[in-house]
Amino acid sequence: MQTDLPPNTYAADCPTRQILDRIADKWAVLILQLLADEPQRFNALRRKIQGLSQKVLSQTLKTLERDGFVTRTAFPTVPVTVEYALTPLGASLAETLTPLSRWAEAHIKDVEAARAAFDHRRATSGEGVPQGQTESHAPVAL
Amino acid sequence: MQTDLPPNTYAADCPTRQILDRIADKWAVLILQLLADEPQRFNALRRKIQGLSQKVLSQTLKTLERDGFVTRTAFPTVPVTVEYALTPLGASLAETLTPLSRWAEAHIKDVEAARAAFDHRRATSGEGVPQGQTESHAPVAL
DNA sequence: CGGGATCCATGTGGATACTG
DNA sequence: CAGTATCCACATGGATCCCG
Repeated sequence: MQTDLPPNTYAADCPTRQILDRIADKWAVLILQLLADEPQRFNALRRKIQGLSQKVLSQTLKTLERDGFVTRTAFPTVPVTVEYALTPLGASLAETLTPLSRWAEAHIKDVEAARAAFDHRRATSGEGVPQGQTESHAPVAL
Repeated sequence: MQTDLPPNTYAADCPTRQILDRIADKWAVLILQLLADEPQRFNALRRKIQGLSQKVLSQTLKTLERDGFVTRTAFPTVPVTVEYALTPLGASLAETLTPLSRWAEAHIKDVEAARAAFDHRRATSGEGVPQGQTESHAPVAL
């Protein structure tokens, strides 16, 4: 029994982490944002999201449905028609996700620059004492 | 060359998606939030985030450093001491991530309820005509 | 059209051991 | 302490075939 950390926890059993895990699904985020525009059919989503296989789309939609983020409505037409749409809960999540996309668009250049600089540093390895920023600070207590 | 979609794209080569992919790393999110509190040492992070192995932590920190979100500072003490901290860019991302955690905490109950309902529906399969919400709508054009 | 089932390649992540 | 390297098990995801 450690000093329990009540607020927001980083323990594996923390429910918040479960949600984060779901959000941490790159496909789920894209799907939610597409459905935020308008309800879509299975193959419509598949066609729009490049690199997403039918199997994974199917799986992802199922978990999104289970979590209460999307609804699945099947129309008994000749070739069956299925439409996926956001629930209010899903719409709420999608809205929360929007700033993230905005951030990504706004800062992609910074990230790419950082990557280039990092990779360059590694490529230019061979100098005498490559102490980039290794400060001579006071030793941290153990 | 298809009809290119300039605004926010769902193409695999879209840079925004690359960022989302990084964010879509459950460990990265947790690490960023912990570092937002204060700079931390390797094993401090490892100890706090339950279920995170040293290998994955190492990998994740490296990509976070490469993307310009965290800095790695090594102090040449006897047992080497390394401190990880957020860059301004990383801090900016962390702030953007905060509403997400808030949302997760606020809606975890809804999600759990949705899951329970969904699972119950599947377990209660056996009725005559289980057409829950299959509307008799007009057939969608092909 | 919208998937489920199957088979298989690969990536991801854990455990362990060893180094600076 | 802070990793890197290796080996290995399992989960993930693609490709394919088929059914309603």
